[in-house]
Amino acid sequence: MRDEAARPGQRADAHRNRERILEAAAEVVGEDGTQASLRDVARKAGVGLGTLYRHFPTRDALLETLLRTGFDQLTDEAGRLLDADLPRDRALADWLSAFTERAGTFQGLPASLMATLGDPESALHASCLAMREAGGRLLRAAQETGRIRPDVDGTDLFALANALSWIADQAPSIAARRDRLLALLMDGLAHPDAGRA
Amino acid sequence: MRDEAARPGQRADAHRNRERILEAAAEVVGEDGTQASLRDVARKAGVGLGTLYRHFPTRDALLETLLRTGFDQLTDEAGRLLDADLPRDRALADWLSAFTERAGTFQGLPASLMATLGDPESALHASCLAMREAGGRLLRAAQETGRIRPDVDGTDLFALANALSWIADQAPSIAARRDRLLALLMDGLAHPDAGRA
DNA sequence: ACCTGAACACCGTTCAAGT
DNA sequence: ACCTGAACACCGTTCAAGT
Repeated sequence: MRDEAARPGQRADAHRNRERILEAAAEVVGEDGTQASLRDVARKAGVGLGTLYRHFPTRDALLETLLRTGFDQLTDEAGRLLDADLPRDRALADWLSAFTERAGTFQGLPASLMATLGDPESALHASCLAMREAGGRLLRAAQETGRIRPDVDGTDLFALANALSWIADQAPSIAARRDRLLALLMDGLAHPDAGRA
Repeated sequence: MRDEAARPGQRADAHRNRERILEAAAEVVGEDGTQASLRDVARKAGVGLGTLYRHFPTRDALLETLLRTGFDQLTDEAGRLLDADLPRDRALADWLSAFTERAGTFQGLPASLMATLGDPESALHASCLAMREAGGRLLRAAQETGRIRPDVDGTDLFALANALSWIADQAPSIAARRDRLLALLMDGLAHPDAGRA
């Protein structure tokens, strides 16, 4: 599915190894989370440990390739919601729901996202920042309607969204309450003076 | 300060080692968080690794001794606030503030607290549950005044409090916004029909 | 070019040997 | 009764040796 075309000048075996590593990583990270053993990934890929490091010099580089498609979709989704014929606060709530759902796909992902935001050297930094900015634009649009409190910014929003994703991942009993906690968060974001049903 | 009295029948050197381990643990966990290396703790305590395990058979057993005093204070504080001459939602907000402050003392503590809640075998389980119940009682009292929404329970509250503590720990820039995010959380907890200033 | 796996410096946990 | 540290099975990361 991903990166099917070989890179120009890349040897066929190298390209195949790269694909194998990514497939194995999807499995292992899916089971053990973003802190999964890289040795396990190499083993499952049937590849030497050095080969894994050659293709992905850091853990974040591997995660970035694994996650970029999903991140880009979320960034695009924010743009679509911004242009959609939808109440602005509704659009914001929809995006937060999509974000927390995706951030919950891998255990440990919210922590990785927050860590990466503070580390410009991380391979995940750029796409993570793009997501925060996209969410920030949705937030500001909603604030302009007066239905969302003006004293929060994109950093707050991204932090809260990750906090919600994190807590849902800590216990199944909490995961079942995710939507309700998200609604509670939206109420907290609502402007004090805005009328509520 | 802690456990100064020797236990009956305990050898003097054993008691001294236990104290040394706890002092070292306070330092090391303070620096590296709840996932700190136990080897580091033993080294700093000037004690063999087996001695550490003899006194504290699990990581949670060590953390429990390190944290119990603080946990008990929070549980007691909830009782005091329940009896205080204070608006119920004010009392709840005060307790949440105290909780998040303490949960932020050690990096990784919110995750340990949530994990421990789902593991009855953990040495931290009982005192953690007691804290959640104490917070739950404060919550119900506030709900009875009609100023706090009725569709949340102690589990929600504890989860949200830990989520807030967690996110504040992920970046210094977020830690600086903790009080504002707590206020936002309180707004989310407020009853939709309750008048707000 | 690329791959491999040994090597190094760490973990957590257990347990035989000491006092 | 208690303490010690070697032993075992793991990590992440690097790099000499191979093809």
